[in-house]
Amino acid sequence: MPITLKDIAKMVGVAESTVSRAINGKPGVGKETKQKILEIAKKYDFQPNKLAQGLAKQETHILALLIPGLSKGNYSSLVENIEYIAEKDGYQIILCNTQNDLKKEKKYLNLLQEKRVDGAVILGGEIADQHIVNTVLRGHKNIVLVNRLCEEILIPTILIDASYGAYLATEYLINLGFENIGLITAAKNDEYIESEKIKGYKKALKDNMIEYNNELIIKTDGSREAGYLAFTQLVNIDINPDSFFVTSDLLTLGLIESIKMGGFFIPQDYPVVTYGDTLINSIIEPELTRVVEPLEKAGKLAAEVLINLINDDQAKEEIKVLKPTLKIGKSTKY
Amino acid sequence: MPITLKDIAKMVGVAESTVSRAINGKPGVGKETKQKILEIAKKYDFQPNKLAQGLAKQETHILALLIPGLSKGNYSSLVENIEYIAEKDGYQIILCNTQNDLKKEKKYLNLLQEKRVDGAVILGGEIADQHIVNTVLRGHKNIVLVNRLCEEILIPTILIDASYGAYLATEYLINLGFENIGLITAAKNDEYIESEKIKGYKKALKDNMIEYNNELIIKTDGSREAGYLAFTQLVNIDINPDSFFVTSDLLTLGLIESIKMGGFFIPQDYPVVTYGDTLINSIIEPELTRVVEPLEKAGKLAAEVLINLINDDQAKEEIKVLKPTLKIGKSTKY
DNA sequence: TTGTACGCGTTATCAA
DNA sequence: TTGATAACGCGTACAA
Repeated sequence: MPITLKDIAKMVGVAESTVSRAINGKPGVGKETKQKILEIAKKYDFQPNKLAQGLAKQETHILALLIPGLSKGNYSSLVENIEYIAEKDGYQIILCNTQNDLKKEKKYLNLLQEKRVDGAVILGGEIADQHIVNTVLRGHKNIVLVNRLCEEILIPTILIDASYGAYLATEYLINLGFENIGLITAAKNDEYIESEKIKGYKKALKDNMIEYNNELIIKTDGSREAGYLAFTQLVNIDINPDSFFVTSDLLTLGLIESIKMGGFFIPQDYPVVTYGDTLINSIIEPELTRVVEPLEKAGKLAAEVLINLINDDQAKEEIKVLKPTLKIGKSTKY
Repeated sequence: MPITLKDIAKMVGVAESTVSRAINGKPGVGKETKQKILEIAKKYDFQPNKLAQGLAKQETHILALLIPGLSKGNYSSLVENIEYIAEKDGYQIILCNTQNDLKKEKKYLNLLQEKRVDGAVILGGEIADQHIVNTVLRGHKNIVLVNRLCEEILIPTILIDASYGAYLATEYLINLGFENIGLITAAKNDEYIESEKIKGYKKALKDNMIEYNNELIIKTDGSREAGYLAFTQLVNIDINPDSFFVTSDLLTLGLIESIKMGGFFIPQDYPVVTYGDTLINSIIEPELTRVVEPLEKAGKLAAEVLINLINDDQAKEEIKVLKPTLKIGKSTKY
């Protein structure tokens, strides 16, 4: 049983309030009494009870981090950076794995209402966000969205512009002289983000006055097998693709196996650009040209915005858009 | 500003304690009053303030999860399962990334003292554990270790028997008729775990009366490059290795590239067994024979043991050892 | 069945 | 510079 303010007060022979002031470095404590108090506090390794502190000050210094899943997706870098910034500013992170489950998301958002957390970061996810809106409407404004769009109401948001990333990739292939760019996307998984990528692809074509051909787009799930099959499908259509832009790592893995299996070479026969700086993308041979998302920055920004929101009632809500970049590898040019 | 017990009490015209009893389903409340109370509570969406609850009941229903890092290593499955079980039992998880930093580990362990958490799971990590011992000695017994050994004092621990895993791998190769098994280990990174694997390797040799040759063991860091180099090194020693057991995924990746680059085939020329069911290991061609660790089980067990420890003062401390299994792929036999 | 009163550990206000 | 006191929101032993 840890020592409390009251204990120290008794030992030194002063009032609890005096001890509190001394420990918190607040003015209004005599030099000698202060010294005595700090001495005893140190001796008995006093640690203020955060629960009581929270109750009195109406704050917990804990943030909720809602995320659809940890092992799948490349969120771990985001999570690490959010935790890093939060810890620096004296905040703890409660990990909330929603598994894209509406009930769980609801339950975790309740942490705000239960006064268990001071704010929440909501990462990705694809569920209807009516209950997010409800939560905000109930007066919990300390919410930041990352890679998730809420249309009903203005919530501070960090967005990584997937459409722009796809544009970069497509434009790069176009500039290399390719016109029939096969697009393989995991649209069946991540509807919003993937549709953004398709937008970027189309825009790049349009801006370069290349006719858009629906046959060149394959919407599938994000699996390796799907990537493998995609190649077979695409080489059997009228207009042969001369290059590929693939929007997920496993898809790319499958595609590349399929290309190699067909006896073709990368980039000589088929240049390939992929999306995301994931582990898989980073180890595929040849080293892939890929769209790199500023995940660390997004994570840090999310934490900063949220903490700012908590501490400053005047903080203005806004949507910040981060741009991906293109990392040139050996899969597009020789 | 959320509604409180007091508010409801006023609205219904009863005492706070009555409301408390009604909400918590405790006996001693008239049917009608109870109904009235629950009605109002629902209407105004009453959620008990967990801070106040915690202060009154001396518990937070929050657990600390100390982990050396998220993106590197394959802890995400462990983390997910711990969170899963915890959530089921009504516990929240505070994510504590120690980055193998003594100061941070200390700071996070303080959460116990601050009464911010009811218990802690400590995952891996390689720092001296004097402060863990100190924490326990201060009366915080609700600590569970996972894949980390504390020798000074008995702490409930979940261990995945890496030595046994290595034994399985080595024995399998031996049974296939191989004797000069090259061992490539990331001993420079993860000293304790890797030395366990070396133990298992040696034991398997001994049990099968195969002479142990020090030259066949390479201790390096866990990088892809190291794996690549390892092959070159090993084929240039007196006793040519006839097969490989590699203890980390990136190492294996490098080794396999090196083998293929040399014009050799797997498994025809060199059978390969790897350790861990990681993403990389699961996508390498040919599909690898590998040691699979029961990570989900370890995670669930850790959460269960900890929660049990919290709720039952009689809970006995013990060390549970989980055994890995061998998953036969196509990299060892044709 | 219901209400009173106190405790949990801290902060903050006001008076001394 | 200090201390007494209330307050934060809830749980609970005891009395009514």
